[in-house]
Amino acid sequence: MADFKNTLNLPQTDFAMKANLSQSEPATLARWEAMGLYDRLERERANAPHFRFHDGPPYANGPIHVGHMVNKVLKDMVVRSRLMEGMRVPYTPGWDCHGLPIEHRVVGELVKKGKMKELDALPADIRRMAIRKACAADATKFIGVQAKGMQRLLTHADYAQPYMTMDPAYEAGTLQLFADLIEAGLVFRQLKPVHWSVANRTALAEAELEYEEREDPSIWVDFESSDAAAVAKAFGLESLDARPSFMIWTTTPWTLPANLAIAVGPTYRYALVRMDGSETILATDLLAKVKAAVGAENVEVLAETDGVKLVGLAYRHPFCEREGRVIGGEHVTLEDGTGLVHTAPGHGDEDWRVGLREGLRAYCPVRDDGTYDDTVPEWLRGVNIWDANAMVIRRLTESGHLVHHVMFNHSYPHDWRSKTPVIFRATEQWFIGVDRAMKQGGHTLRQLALEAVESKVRFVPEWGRNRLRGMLESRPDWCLSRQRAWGLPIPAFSLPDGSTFLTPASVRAVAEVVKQRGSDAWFTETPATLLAGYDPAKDPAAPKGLQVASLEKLFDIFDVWFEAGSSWNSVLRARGQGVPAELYLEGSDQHRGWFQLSLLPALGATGAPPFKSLVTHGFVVDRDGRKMSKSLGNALEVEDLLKEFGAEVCRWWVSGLAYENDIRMDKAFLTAAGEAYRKIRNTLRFLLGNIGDLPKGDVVKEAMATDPASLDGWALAELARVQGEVRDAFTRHAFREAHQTIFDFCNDTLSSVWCAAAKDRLYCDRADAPRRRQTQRVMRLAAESLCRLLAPVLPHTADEAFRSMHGPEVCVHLASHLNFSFTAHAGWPAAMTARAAALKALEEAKARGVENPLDAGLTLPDPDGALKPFAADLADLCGVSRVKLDPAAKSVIVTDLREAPRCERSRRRDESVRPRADGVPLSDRDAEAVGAA
RNA sequence: GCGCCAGUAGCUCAGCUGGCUAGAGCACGCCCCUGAUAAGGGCGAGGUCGAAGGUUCGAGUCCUUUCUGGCGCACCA
Repeated sequence: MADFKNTLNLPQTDFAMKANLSQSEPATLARWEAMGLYDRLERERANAPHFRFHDGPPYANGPIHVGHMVNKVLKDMVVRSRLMEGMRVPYTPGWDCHGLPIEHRVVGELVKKGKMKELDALPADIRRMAIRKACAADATKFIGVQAKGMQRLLTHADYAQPYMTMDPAYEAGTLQLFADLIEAGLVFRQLKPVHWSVANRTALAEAELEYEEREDPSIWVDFESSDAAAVAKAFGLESLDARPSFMIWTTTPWTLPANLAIAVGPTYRYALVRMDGSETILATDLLAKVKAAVGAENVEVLAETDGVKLVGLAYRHPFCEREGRVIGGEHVTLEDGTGLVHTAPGHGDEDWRVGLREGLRAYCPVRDDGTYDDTVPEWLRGVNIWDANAMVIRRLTESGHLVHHVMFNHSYPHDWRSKTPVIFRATEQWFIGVDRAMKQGGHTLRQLALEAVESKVRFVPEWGRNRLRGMLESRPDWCLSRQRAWGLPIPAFSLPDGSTFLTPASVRAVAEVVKQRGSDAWFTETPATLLAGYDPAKDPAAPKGLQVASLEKLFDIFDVWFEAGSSWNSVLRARGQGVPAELYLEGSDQHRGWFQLSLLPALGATGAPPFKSLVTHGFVVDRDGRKMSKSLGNALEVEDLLKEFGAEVCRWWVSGLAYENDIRMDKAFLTAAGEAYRKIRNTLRFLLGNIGDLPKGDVVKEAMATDPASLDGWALAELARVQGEVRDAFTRHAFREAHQTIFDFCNDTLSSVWCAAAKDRLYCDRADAPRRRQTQRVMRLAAESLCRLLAPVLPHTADEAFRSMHGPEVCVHLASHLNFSFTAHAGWPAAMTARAAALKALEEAKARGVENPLDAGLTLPDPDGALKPFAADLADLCGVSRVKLDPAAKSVIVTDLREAPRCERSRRRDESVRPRADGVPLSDRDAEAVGAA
C-alpha cells in the first residue's frame, strides 16, 4: 500500500510537547533578566497610561510559603494584565524588616551561643547596636531568600531596587511622615495599660497577640466595707450587726495589689445576703450561680437594692493599707463573676477608661520584668506576678477574705512569638490618637477613616467594607512605641526636668541624619550630632531655653506597622510613582493590618486614603480546611511544588481560585492544574505546528478577510469574543473567569471543534490552497492572541510560544493585545446544534458497526435551509466523509459507507474517490494535491 | 457573645434582579483514532442544590430557624 504520509502538510514546530518547566523556567527568567525586561518596559512605556499598584511588604522572616505564592501570583496577574493592555506599571517589591520576630530569633540565637551574657554587660547603646547588626544581617539574608523565591514564581517587579523598611531613605520617609502627624496634633505620650510581654519586656500590638488556652485561678474575694451603717442605708435597713463585704471575682489575683475600685452595674439589682454565716453583697441575678460556684450551703437574702445605691460606698483593701470606692460602670455584665468588678486602672483597658472618668490614677505596681515594685506590701516586693497568684490566694485565705478558689481553663492572650502569657500593664507610651481633633479641619482620624471607607474606597469583595468599618469603629488609639532594639527609633529626647522633647522640626532634623547614615545613627551619635540641623530658635514648638547639650536620647522604637503603613509615602511618593495607588491587594487579615494602618497615617498627613481599591484574598488552608502555617507544620513547601510542578502550573492553579474565600490546597489540585496546563500547551502547539509555512503578512488584517460563513469565521468570532471577555475579566481582577474562559476556548472551541475539523484541510489540501490558507491565517491570529491572553497567567509558556513564532530575540511581554473584532454568520449556533445531534446519532451507529466516523455519511434534516450556508464545512465539523442536507428528513440519518471506496491519502470516503492512473484510489482533492491524474 | 463569609454532582466551581426536565471543567466508565501520539476525538453515568419551616402560581435563588466549616472582633474584672 502506498504511503502518502510524506505528501501531507503535517504539523511542525519547535514548541515541544513536553514543557520541562522546572528547567526551562529558570532559563526564561535569566533571559528576561539579561535583556533588562523591567527597565526596558519602564523606558518604552514612559508616556503610556500609568497603573499605580503598590506591593505590601511581607516580613523578611523565613522562606516564602504558599500564602506568599498565592498573593504574589495574584499581584503578578494584575501587573502583567495591565502591561498587556499597554500601560506603564512600575512595581516595586518591598520588605518589612524590623520588628520583634527577627529580634526574638536573633536574640535567641545569641543566647544559645552564649554571647548574650557578654552583650548584657555592655553599655545599652553598644548592646543594642550589636543586636541590630545581627538583626539586619538576618533580615538581609531572608530578603534574599524571599526575593529569589518570588522571582522563581516568574513575577515581574523591580527586584533590582526593592524597598526595605530598614533602608535609610525609607526610614527618613517614615520619620518625615511622623513629623507631619505630630504637626497635625495626633501624637501624644500617655500612661496607659497596654498588652505587655514580660518575656520580651515590650508592649505588643493587637496584631501580635494570640489567644491560647491557659489555666488560671478563679477566686471569689470578700472586700470588707468600711462603713456598715452606710451599707445598711443603701439597702434601706436600720442597721447591721456585722460589717458586710463586697464580693468580687477575679482570674488574675496578681492584679489585686493594684485594686483601686469596685465597679457595679447601676441598673442591676444587688442583694445583701448571709452566706454561710457572713454577710456579703453581690448581684441578685448571679446569686444562684455564685452559690453553686463557691459551694455555699446556707444563703439567706437579707435585703436588695439597685446598683446605683452602692456607688460611693467605701471598702478596705484586703491587704493594702488603703480604701477603695464603689463606682458605676457600664461595662459590668452579669455573664460571670458576682456583678461587682475588681477594678485596677493600671491593669485593664476598661478599668483604665472608667478610672479616667472617676479620677483614678493608672496605678501599676508591676515593673517591666513582671515583678512588683516597692509600693506594694513588703511580702510581695520583687515577686514575679505569676508566683504572686498563689501567694495572694494564701494570704487571702489566711486573712479570711477568700470565699472560694478553683483552677479553670480559659482563652488568654499570649505573645505571638514567645508564646508566653501577656499582661496588661500601664506604661508611658507614644500614641496616635484616633479621636483627637486634627489641627487642620478639626476632624478626628476615626471620622476621616470611616468616611473614606464609606465612600472613597472600592472593595473586592464588597464585604471588606463592613469589615474595615467595624474595625475602625472600635479600634483604640494606636500605640506606636515598642521597647526594643531592632527598629526605627522614635526620635524623642528627655529634658533634665524629666519631660519629653519631640517637635516636628526636631524629628525632621533627625530624619536628615537618618537619611544619610541610617537609624543606627540614633544609637551611635550624640544628641548634639543628631540635632545638628536643628535650631531651637526657629522652632515655635521648642521648649523655652532649650539646651541641646542637656538632652538625653530615649530609646523607644516604632511599631513596625507604622513603618509598613508609611510605604505609600516612602515608596510611591518618594519614588515619584504617585499617590493614591489604584490598588492594594493582600490577604484579608490586612484589614486590621496594612490596609488600616496605611489608611490612618495617610489621612493624618494628607487627608486622603493612599489607595482607591482594596482587593483581598482568603487564607490557604489544607485539604481538611485547617489553616496552613509554618508553626502548625502542615504547610506544603513552595520550593517542592516548584520542583515538582513548575511555576506555570502553580500559577495556573492560582488563576483558577475563588480567591475571596478560603483557599483549600492539596497536591492533587496541582496535578489537575498540570493536566489543564498540558491541554492548553498542546492546543497552542497544534496551532503553532500548522502555521509554520504560512507566508508572513499582517496578522490581523489577513484574518479579517475570512468568510463569515466558514468554520474559520466561526472560530474567529469566538476568538474575538474570548479576547474581549478575558481582558475584561482581568481588569475586574476576576482571574477565575479569565482562567475558565481561556481553558474552555482551548479545550472546546479549539481542540475539540475547530482543530479537529480543520485537520483534514490542513494536512491534505495543497499547501497553498486558499481554503487551507484561510484556516492558517485565523490560526495565526488565534496563536498571537492566545499568547497575549495567557501572558499574565503563564508568562513563560506564552513567551516560549511567542518566540517560537517570531524568533529568539522577541518577548511577548513587550507586546500588547491586538485589537480586532469579527462577526460570524448568524446561523452558526444552529449549525452547532445540528453537529451535536449528528454526533449523538454517530454514537448510536457504532452499535451497528459504523465505529469510525469516516466510515459514515450523514443526512441532516434542514427544513428551512438554515444549514445551507455551512454545507462546505459540515462533513469536517462532524468528522464524517459526506454530509447531505435534506429538507424532508425528520432526524439525522447515518449512512454506512464501509463498502464505499476510501481515499488512500485522506482516508475519507468522499464521492469523488476513484482509482487514479497508478490504481490507487484518491479523492479529487488529494489527487490534485499530489499531482496524480 | 457579636459581625462577616461559605456549604450546588467524587473534586474545583457557574447559576444575575425567583420561572422550561439544575450547568461547566476535571476525575470516572465505555468507545473511536493512531498523520497533535507519554497526544486527539465521541458518548455516558453521576446532584434529596447542608437541614427544617415559610412567602409565592412557582425557590438553588426571598424570609425565619437550625447544623457544619472558616474568618474577624470583643470579653475573660
